Amino acid sequence: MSPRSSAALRGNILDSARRLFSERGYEATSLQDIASDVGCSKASLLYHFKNKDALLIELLTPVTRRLAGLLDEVAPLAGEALVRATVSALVDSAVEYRLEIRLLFEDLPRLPHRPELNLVPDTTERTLDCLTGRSRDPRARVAAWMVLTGIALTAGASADAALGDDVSDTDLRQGLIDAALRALGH
Amino acid sequence: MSPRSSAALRGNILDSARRLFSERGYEATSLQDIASDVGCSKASLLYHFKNKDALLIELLTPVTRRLAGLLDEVAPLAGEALVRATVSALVDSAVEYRLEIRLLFEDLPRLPHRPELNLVPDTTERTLDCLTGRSRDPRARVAAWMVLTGIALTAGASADAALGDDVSDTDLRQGLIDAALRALGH
DNA sequence: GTCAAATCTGTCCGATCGGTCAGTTACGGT
DNA sequence: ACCGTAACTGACCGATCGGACAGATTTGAC
Repeated sequence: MSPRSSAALRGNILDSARRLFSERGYEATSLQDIASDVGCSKASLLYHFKNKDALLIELLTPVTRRLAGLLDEVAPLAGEALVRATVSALVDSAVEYRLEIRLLFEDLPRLPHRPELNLVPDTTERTLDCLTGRSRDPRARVAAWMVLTGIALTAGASADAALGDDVSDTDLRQGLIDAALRALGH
Repeated sequence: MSPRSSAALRGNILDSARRLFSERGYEATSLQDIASDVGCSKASLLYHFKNKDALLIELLTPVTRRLAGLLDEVAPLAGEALVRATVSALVDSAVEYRLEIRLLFEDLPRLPHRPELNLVPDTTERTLDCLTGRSRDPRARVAAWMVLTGIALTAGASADAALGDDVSDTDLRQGLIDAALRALGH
């Protein structure tokens, strides 16, 4: 067998897992699917990652850290400045981490409780607060939820061209920011 | 065994399947899960529905018909009237069919091709057209996609109280309509 | 009551799931 | 050349998957 460097194979596994998880869903993707895609054995895959969950967690950690950092950055702001900064940073994160965002919003909530990723619901709650400008009005929260999920899913959908391949990243980014700010009343 | 009427059991199976599919995802829900929830055997379940796919299709047919009908109703309209009517009807459908909408937008696109449900992508495309007021501008399409997925996911999330249980259906409905219209520039 | 049809279930099937493990191969330091 | 260790794999495990099927049970028409 052609031996690659350990780090390279690890990276290839993560790339395949990210793509397949995002396309078919976490539960619907088997370890064998990933191994076949990467060109190694399932046992080799489990040599680099102790189980399937570890693979998912390693994929999601960067984006959850980024989202948490985002919240810290906008924390001192208030009013319209808060909303604008949150939307802008959120869209940037969503476009950069399209595939992972999809896992975060579509797969994770439907998985049986994962104690290692409990930061997510709290992050979601704090993000909603920022999007409403710290309002507690129910309809403002509904609007914020629509914006949040809409951004996440639209960025995710753009990955597999469901949106149409004529949409550039610039249009995606600016279209999302503008629509989100309008939806939130700015 | 306590024999219920055939129609009643069929209905109970559909109810359980709708709830479990929506909560855990279609692939992650087994026929045994549904049978246990309903209180019958897996074999009995397969007596009423020829396979797992048939269950999903029967759950989705009403909402896809409704969405198709919605499009026919607004077809003669144009401009702002078109957008307003589409958003209003879309939100109503999403709130009424919360659970099914979730399957439609989260599970179906990630399933291997289902020829029986090919009407869906076309319906999505036509809905996007209505939401943009028949515009082909890429950023308008992005906004429409954000609104469409946002409405679907927000209505779906409200089913398992992820949004917070203090949001009434009225707030949900009106909050979605207002936010969507603002996002679309009205 | 009788009997055919409808309803229901226990049991089995092959496939695949995530995961383990013993053993093989290749690599780097000495 | 040698050897410890890291990298890798085939074979296997118990569990569970969607589904098939023969037979038991219940029902309704007569």
